Amino acid sequence: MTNPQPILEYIKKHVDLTAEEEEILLSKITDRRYLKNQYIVQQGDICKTINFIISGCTKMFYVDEEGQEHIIMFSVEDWWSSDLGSFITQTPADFNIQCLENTQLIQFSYDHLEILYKEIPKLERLFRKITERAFVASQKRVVRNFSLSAKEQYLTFKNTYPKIEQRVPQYMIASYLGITKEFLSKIKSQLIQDQ
Amino acid sequence: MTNPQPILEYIKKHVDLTAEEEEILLSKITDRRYLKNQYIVQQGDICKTINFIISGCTKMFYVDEEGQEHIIMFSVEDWWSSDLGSFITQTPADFNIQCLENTQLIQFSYDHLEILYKEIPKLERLFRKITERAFVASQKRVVRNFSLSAKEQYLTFKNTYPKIEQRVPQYMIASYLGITKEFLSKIKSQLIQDQ
DNA sequence: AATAAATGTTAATCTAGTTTAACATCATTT
DNA sequence: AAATGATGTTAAACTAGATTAACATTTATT
Repeated sequence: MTNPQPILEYIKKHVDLTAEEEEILLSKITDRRYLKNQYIVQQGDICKTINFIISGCTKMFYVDEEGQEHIIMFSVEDWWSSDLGSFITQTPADFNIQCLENTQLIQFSYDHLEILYKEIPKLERLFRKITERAFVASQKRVVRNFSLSAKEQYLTFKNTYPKIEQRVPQYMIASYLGITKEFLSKIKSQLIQDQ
Repeated sequence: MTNPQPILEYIKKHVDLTAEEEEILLSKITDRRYLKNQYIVQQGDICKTINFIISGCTKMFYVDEEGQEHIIMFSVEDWWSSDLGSFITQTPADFNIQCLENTQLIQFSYDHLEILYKEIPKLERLFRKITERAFVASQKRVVRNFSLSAKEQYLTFKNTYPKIEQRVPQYMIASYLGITKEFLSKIKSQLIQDQ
């Protein structure tokens, strides 16, 4: 393990760990580096790990029957990045996760996480809270899809994730928003004219 | 408590409870009946309970600035029905939950649930799993919004929740799908002609 | 520096779904 | 049984966003 500090800090913000528990935890996680464009999970594979990003950036996306790519989420430092549906049921993934930059991860494998839940039960609480927040975020996204125009959704994205906008090409942001790159381009030129 | 059996059965499907734990649990939950059209939570209130439906049917929705109602989910027997975002943060709710039929609930109040987590830690695991599944369902809904036409979304809804379709007026299904009632009507008449 | 590959823009045409408005049917109350 | 309110249908006119296609700019590679 080269650099477990960020994950320990993240976890300690939510639960207190004894020195012994910390040691158990470190023995069950893996440090992993991926290069830009490498896949962490591929559609159809079983997602074997939950991934915490130490540095870098990923996109989670799926490819529809027409070969069209749809981005579900971006993840950066201190975020999680997994196909949770595949992970919790250990069935084939609906999504791909690919690195947009060189990326360093901490990985919790399915089996090791089950052991950790047994040995450090308060981790159940941690992951319950993480999942609760993820659920709420996803539900908010459903709401945005419902009630905001593409322009409003773009502005919301810009405000909510200003750093991601600068790290990611515009056509991927369009894909995340569920619009075409041409239409996002039009929205941006409208916004420039408006002001 | 008139009828705690369904919630006990539900919980016991996921975790084993000792007789003592069962008693603690029962002492911390509340049985509550609502009439058709009554609100369980209102937008702006703090959602004080997580609700498990024994019988009946609810809709969760919000009203946008134009006064337009948008249904986020329906819930029926053996499902949960809460504004989880408001509940976990104990801040004002984004959503209303209203009964579409006379509805009987088991309610877990925020404070009682925290006590239950302390006294029966394995409930953390249960609620972690419940939330994981809710998250995956919500993410699937985002995907459907992205890649399916209104007609395909309607057919998916019909297949996934055949019972709900029969219990709920069509204009509410249109709202759930994010389309107008007029357009759903058109889709239905197209489907009849197609076959 | 030259070329190729990736990313971004503009504009014309098209379409899925909205809006409006009038009417039809069904259920509930008196 | 009549009347009221809730739910559902049809059709014409409209709009947000998609599609297509050609071109512009930036970045990476030789």
